[in-house]
This record gives sequence, structure tokens and C-alpha cells, in this order.
Amino acid sequence: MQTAVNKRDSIVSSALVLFAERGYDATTIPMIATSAGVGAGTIYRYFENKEVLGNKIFQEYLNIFTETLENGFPYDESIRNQFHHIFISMIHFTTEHSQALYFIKTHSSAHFLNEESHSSFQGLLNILKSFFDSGKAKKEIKELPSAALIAIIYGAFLELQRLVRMGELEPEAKLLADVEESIWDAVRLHV
Amino acid sequence: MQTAVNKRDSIVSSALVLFAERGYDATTIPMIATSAGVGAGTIYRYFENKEVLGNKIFQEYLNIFTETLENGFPYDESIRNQFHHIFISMIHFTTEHSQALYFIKTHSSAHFLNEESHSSFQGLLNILKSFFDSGKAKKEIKELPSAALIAIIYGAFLELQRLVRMGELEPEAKLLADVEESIWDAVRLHV
Amino acid sequence: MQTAVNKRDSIVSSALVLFAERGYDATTIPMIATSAGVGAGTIYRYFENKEVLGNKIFQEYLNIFTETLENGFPYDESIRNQFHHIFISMIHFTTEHSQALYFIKTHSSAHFLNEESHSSFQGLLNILKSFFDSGKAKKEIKELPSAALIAIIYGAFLELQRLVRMGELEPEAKLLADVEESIWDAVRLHV
Amino acid sequence: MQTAVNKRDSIVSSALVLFAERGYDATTIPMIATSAGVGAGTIYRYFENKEVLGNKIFQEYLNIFTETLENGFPYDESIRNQFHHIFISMIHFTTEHSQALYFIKTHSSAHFLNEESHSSFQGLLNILKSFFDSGKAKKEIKELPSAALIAIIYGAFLELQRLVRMGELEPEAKLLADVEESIWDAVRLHV
DNA sequence: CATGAATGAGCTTTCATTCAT
DNA sequence: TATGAATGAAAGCTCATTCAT
Repeated sequence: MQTAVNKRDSIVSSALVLFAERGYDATTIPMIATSAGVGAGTIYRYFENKEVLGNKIFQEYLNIFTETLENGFPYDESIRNQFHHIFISMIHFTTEHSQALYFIKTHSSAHFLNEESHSSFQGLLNILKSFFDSGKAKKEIKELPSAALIAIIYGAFLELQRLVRMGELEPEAKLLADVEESIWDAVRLHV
Repeated sequence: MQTAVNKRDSIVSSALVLFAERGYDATTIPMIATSAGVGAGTIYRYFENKEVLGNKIFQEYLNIFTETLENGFPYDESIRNQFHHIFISMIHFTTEHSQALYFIKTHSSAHFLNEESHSSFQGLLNILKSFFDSGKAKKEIKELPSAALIAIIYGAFLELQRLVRMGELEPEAKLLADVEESIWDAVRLHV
Repeated sequence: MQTAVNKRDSIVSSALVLFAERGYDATTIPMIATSAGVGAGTIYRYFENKEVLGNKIFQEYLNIFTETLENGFPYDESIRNQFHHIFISMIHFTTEHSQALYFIKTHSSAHFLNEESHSSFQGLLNILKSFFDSGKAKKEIKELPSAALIAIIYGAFLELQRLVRMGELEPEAKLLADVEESIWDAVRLHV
Repeated sequence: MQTAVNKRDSIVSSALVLFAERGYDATTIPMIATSAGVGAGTIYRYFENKEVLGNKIFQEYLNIFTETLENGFPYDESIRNQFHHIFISMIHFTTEHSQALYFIKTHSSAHFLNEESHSSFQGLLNILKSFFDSGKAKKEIKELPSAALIAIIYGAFLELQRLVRMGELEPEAKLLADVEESIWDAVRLHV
């Protein structure tokens, strides 16, 4: 049972949790309605249909994350610090919206996504790409395709985050620092 | 349209591709039947129902991969060589069954999996865990929880593999070697 | 096309007629839906599945009949009067729910019946058994097993009722009285 | 598993048992095939389709019974003796083909029966009707419609027979004699 | 002749969506 | 504006029937 101030938010956060846990296709509108504490018909007052709901949620959280990432990005600082900012952003965003990044990842090539969702997602990838490109230019990041580097950082982080969410791992400061170091080791150029 | 020698194999490989691409829930029996070039009813001659089909495929490929991994595992050699074996096994297995590891990963906590599937999956995790534990004992692997280390290697590899499959990355020897090095850097203890 | 006040009743009475006429297995959900004037999906809002529908109808009418039988049963009067009460109850119940007793009889050992249905049916048989047992004790009923006596009265009455329903017999007072006498002759002890 | 000399008989007797026990609609062709110890396809070498099989079995046993009844019918003897012949014929026929009369009764107005089956059944009814008519003419049988009298004798006998088949009643000579007397009491004119 | 693997029509059932209240 | 009963299109699944062997 969601306890958001307004019904729209309640629907969105309930749907997010269910989409992340069961997947978009295994989640029914009545499930969302029950979890959000609203009638099934109410969902259609806020979203044209299930597909639109899925896309809206995908984009909404993606945009929040992208903003989190861009907000205060230390372009002038060292690559390592920039990396730290990215990592911290992931942590912060995940703390606020525990299921959002996982939902985005597991559905980033889902059949129901529309053009706008795809390009929103591309926007996120581009930010990361820029970072890696500048890092490679400065000989601080490995000469791997950016897509590969993104895959490593993104894949590793999210798999970890899944373990935390499932209670198999405790997200203590020490662990997070170690994980950050580990991922950094993966992408940085060892001299 | 699948062109396997027998219908069972045809159904299995068609289903694997669709499950990997669209997800289990978004894949319908008629879709599988069409893709496998058989009648919808034929699928039920080989598998009791869709759930059983999902579990069978999950376990079948998981077992092949586990065997691939255990086959000729260089227990007596260095940790780095053991890691190489693991990486190479992933490459080989993925070459043979391009969608299998991705399907396994994306569905490893899916709602339709039965007990046997879960324990088969646990078996795979245990192999990797043993490797990391011995590496940590020898001070060659970072002191991170094994679950976290597995998440890093597994998550990174599969994200990469997805890019290859989608044609966004070319799986040349150089790239693979670099990726292997990158993941190794992520998990090894830097002195 | 049923014209009941509410949809549940409409479904129940439509299903009863079809189950009685064609049998449970030869009756499809779309048939019931059409006859009840509802959508096929609506049936599932009231009954979990076809099996539950079958059992509910079986029990519902069985309970009404059992009540009809027990209501005002003249325990203190003569065996003949008690028999009359039973016969009249059958007539009354059949008048209200023309297909119900026939449906119950033709499906009393059907494969879809659950434990509750079976014991409800047993409850009805027990009432009749008690009657026959007391009649035998008073030397007014033949010394046949109660099951046999029940079979005679039950089988005869329902076969008759079927003929009435199919229009092959007119249920006039004279006929009913004669039939009652005939069945009574079958079970009573002739001195 | 049937052990008839030829496959056709094996199919027929297996189908009869299953049709009687589960009903025509709840009996599948594979069930019959398994029980008859033949391949499912084999059934179609002997019977065009399931409907034809159902009708053939209905008619075949009906004809045997009708012959049993007509064979040695004591037209010249007393009504009571004629009645005895009918009762004994039922017993004999039921001993030979334990499920046949029950199948015929429970399916005598089934949806799959064709014209020929219906008229075969009518033939049986006519024999009984003639008997009752002559009995009424001789003032030895109650002045009830023949259909009603047939219903009584037929319904009572078969309900009884069902109990015997289900093991709830032992078909000893004494019971049979008592039942015969009971049914006779039901139809005879008491002076 | 006999078979049983294969099929698709049609069944049971689900669920996104509508709409009267 | 909010609802949930009602719906029917489409899903999962069964089984009478066919046909290559």
C-alpha cells in the first residue's frame, strides 16, 4: 500500500516497484491499483494505457537520474573525481528510488518502449560516453569502446544494487568504497 | 524460423531466443510455435506447460554452462589462469548459445522459476564463489563479498555480451582480451 | 436469455439449465455467457472457474432441496404421511426449479464434484435413509436396503419428472396422485 | 486394458466402460485407445469419428438388449410372468454387459445421438409400452401413462444397478427377488 | 492394417480497458 | 474526480482428427 501525497505519485511508485520486481509484462493493472490503493479505473485518468504508464515511469526516473548525474558534475576536476561523482550519484539516486535504476536497466530494451524513451536512455549513455571519452583522451581510462566501459560500470553497479535490495549484501560505507574502487580499477588505465 | 534436426530442439532454441529478446512473459506460445515452425499444440507434446518450458530451458542451458565451466578447470594453476578459464568458458558458451547466458541472467529471479531451477543457479554461483574464496585466501583477489565480486564479473560480462549481440560491439580478439583484463583489474588485489 | 435480477443469479440459472440439458462437460462457458446475457469474462468475476461453478450450483440447489424436505417434516405423523411430505417436497421443489433435481441426479457422481458436494449429497441421502429405517422398524416399509429403496423412489420420480419436462407427460393432480401411490406401493410392506 | 479377441470389440467395450463411468464428453479418444490397448489412430479405422463411435455403441447394446427382451418373450403367459421375463432379461443383460444399460439410460437424450439411435431407443420403449398396454387392458397394471410406468421400472432398476456396480449393494438372489417384487408392486393394480 | 506424432479449432481463462454510477 | 463491475480480445491449453511411416 503506497502512501504518496497524491494518487498519481502513488500509482507511479507502486508501478515502479512491481515493474522492477516482476517485470512489466507480469504486472497487471489491478495489481498496481491494489498496491497504490486506488481503483483500477483511476489509473486510466492519469495514464492513457499501460504502455504509456510504462514509458512515463521509464522516462520520469531516467530524467531524475540524468539530472542527479549532471547536477554539480565536476567537469573541472580530475577524472577520478568525476568518476566519484558518477558513483555517488548512483548511490544517491538508488537511495531515493531503490528500484528505479534496476527497472530502467532491466527494461532498457523492452518491447513496449517508444522512441522518446529510447532517446532519453541514449541521453544518459551519452553523458557517460563523454566522461569516458575525456578520460581516454587524458590517458586515464582504458582504451576500450565507451559502450564496453559503460557496460562494465553499469552492469557491475546494478548487479550489486540488486544484491543489496534482496538483502544479500549490506550497503555499508566500507563496502561501497571498496566497490567504487573495484569498478574504478576496471576502467582506469593502469600505468 | 528454426532449422533444428528435431522439433524439441527447434522449440527450445526458438523459445530461448524469444525469452531472451522479449522476456518470458511477453513471449506467447503462438510466437514460439511460429518461430519454431511447429503447431502450437506440438509444444505441449514436449513440455507440460509454458512454466515447465521456461524452467527446462533455464536448467538445460545452466547445466551446459556449469559443465563448460567445470570442464578442465585448472585448479592447480594460478588464480589468474583460473580466471582466464572462467572468462574463456563464458566466451565459448556464449559463442555456442548466444542468448543463453543473457536469458539466464535476466530471468534468474523470475517468478516462474521452480525450486530446481533456483538450486541449479545456486550451483553455478557456488563454483564462482569457491574460486573467489581461494583467490582471497591467496591475497590475489580483493576482500569484497563473493556475491559482490560475482556481480561485477557477471554483470560486466553480460552487459558486454548484450552489446555484441545487438551489433553495437565487434567481438574481436583484442576487445575480448582487453575486457578480460578490465574485469580482472576489477577483482584482483592491487599491491 | 435469462432475465434474473442480478448477474450471478442469471449465470446460475442459465448454467443449471444447460448442465441439465447437455451435461456439464458438453456445456461451454461461452454457451452459459450467451444464455445468461453476460460476457464470458463476467462468469469469472463470480466463480473461480468452471469446476467451482459446477460445484456451487450442485450444492446450492441441493441445500435448497434438503431444506424443503426438512422444513415441516411430520416426524410425529404416520409413515404414509411422512412419505407424502417427501413426495410433495419433490413436487414443490421441482416446480420452483424445474431442472435442479435432474441436474443433481445426473451429476451426483460426476468427475468434477469436490468433497463438499459429495457430503452435501450424502446429507440428502441420510434424510431419506432415516425415513426408511424408521418405516422398516414399524413394519410399514419393505425390508430392502435403504439404498435400494431410495433408488426406487428417487429413480422413479426423476424419470417421471424428465418426461414432464420434455412435454411427454402432463403433470395433472390425478397423475401426480397416481404416481405417488405407485411409488408408495413399491416401497410399502404389503400385508 | 481390454482383452477382447479383436480390436474393434476391444475399442467398443473400453469405450462403453468409459462412457458409462465418465460420460461421453469427459471421455477422450486417447483414453479409449489406452484402455483398449490400441493406438489412437486405430479407432478411426473402425469408426469414422467419436460421434459415430458413440452412436454405434448406443445402438449395438440397445439392439442386444432389445433382442434379449424379445427372445422367448412369453406372450401367452400371465402379465406377472411377462413382467418376470422383462426383469430377468434386465438382470441377464446387465450381468453380461454391466455398464451397457446404464450408459444407454444416461445418454438416451445426449446431444450426440443421431436419428437412428433415437429410433432404436424408441423401439425399446415400444416393447415395454405394448406390455403395459396389454396389462392395463387386463386390469392387472395401474392406469398410469405407459411412459410413467416405464419411467418407474426403468428408473428404479437402473438406479439399483448403479448401486450394485459401485459396490454399495450385493446382488444376491434374495435382493433381486425383493426388488422385482417391489417394482411389480409399483406397477400392478392392487385390488 | 496399425500407429502415434503432429496439428489447429475451439475450449477455459486472464486482463487491459471502458463506462455507468 | 474516482470507482470497480463488466467486457471481449487474446492468451494458455486440450483433444478429435489426420497422415507419414
